[in-house]
Amino acid sequence: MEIPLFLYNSFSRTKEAFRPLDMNNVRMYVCGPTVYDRAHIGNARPVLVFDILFRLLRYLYGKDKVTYVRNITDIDDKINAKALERGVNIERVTEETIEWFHKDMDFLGALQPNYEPRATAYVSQMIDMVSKLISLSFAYPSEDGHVFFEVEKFADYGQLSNKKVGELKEGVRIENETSKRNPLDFVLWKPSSNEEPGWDSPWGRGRPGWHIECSAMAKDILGDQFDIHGGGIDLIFPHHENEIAQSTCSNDMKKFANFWLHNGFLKIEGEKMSKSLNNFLTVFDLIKRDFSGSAIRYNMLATHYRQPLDWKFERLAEAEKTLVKWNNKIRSKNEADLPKKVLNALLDDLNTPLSIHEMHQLFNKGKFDDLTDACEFFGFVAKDKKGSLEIPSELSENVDKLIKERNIARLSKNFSLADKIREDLLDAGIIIKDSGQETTWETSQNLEIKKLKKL
RNA sequence: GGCGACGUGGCGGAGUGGUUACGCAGCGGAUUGCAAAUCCGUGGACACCGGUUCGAGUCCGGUCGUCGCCUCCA
Repeated sequence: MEIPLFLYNSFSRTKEAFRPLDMNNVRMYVCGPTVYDRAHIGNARPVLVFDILFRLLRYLYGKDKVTYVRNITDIDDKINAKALERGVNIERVTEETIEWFHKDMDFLGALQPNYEPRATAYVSQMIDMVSKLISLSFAYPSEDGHVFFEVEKFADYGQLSNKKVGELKEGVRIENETSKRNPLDFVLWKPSSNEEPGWDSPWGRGRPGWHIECSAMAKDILGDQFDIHGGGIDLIFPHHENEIAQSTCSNDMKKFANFWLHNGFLKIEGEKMSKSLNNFLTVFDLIKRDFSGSAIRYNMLATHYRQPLDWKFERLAEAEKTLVKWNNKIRSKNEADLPKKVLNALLDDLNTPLSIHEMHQLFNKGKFDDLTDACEFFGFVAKDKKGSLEIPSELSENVDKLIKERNIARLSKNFSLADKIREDLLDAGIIIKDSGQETTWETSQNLEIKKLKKL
């Protein structure tokens, strides 16, 4: 049976029916992080978006029939700068950042990709690719140790980003580098100073340009051609455009990736996220503020992946509330069979907001078994359930004691005392729920141990 | 300047020609000592102006507005 999955292909700028090159090995490459700092929520968007696509492909084609590659860029001048600034060596920066990244993405419930190649492990493949591009005269070395890709040699340059070489030339800024034949030519290899990381190459000691790593790693792991290449929309130009140029020209002009998928950008409370505006939000910031990973996922997937997403804490709190409501009705289970309407929404270019709408419908109709399946698929089942924040047992006993006192007060109709106890507990971050004879309590996000101790 | 995206009810957010998205908030009710939680019910929208059509949020043209990329960036 044919699988009716439609995806918006940035290359053709239309929604297309997805057909894998090989049904038994569906291949996807997604541009991963440059590891020099904590992952911000903008980094988390592609991770979560393509996590859903990964899950969907596994669901449709089989768990062992999808290969997902997400690289780690650990050669970059921003990393060098960071190491210099902190006075530590480069590996220290990259290793630490990679560990943070893994922890943060695990917290968000993202499945691990099948491969997570690091640029530093693929330098020889990059050198091979650059050499080949030179031998085919798509690229040229300069006397000062650079190698450039000659954009005008690749007739299709600009197809992905819908740019014309002639127009690009007009808008190009003037650079000091005079060793380029054409200002649009981009760096494949650049020389390193003694302080900078470098590898021996036919062009002297140097390091790769940014774009070549993805081409080399994708080829090595996935082959010359594969199904899906993804990343943030800002990568279309020049990164992905240059990847296409390098890969196509070094792979006998074979088409590189069949589908190009790009997620939209992220704003914070209506403003562009930037360090200067001091609204730079990392995933770790959210963890520290005690938001759950599943709520962050929900919030991220409640907007279609191609739309711009305005990150608001109001929305995140709403997500948290919804998931608590759902999680009270669902039970965790292992094998999920997606409800039809939820699946259909995903098949139409990953319409996750519509899927979530369908999940609300399942809840409203009391179809909790189906809701469980959907939540399992989406990673919405709370592994880190609200209301179970650890508090010391003696404090917990104290809370129980206070509730007992309150219930005695209620029975003797001393409501002012009962309400006082409830309000004090609420102020300390303990929420009380009366249901029939029983009174239960849970911790809220505003839990304050200090205040609780004083009660 | 070039390329592109977007403008839906208080907020969020789907929907590419033919009853209704929906969630949150609001309002009314049930429940409660009063609340919280939960449940039931409910009003409210398609930036503006033209056009096509029996019929448009949905197609076409224009106006206004917001944003992104073109330089490192998810």
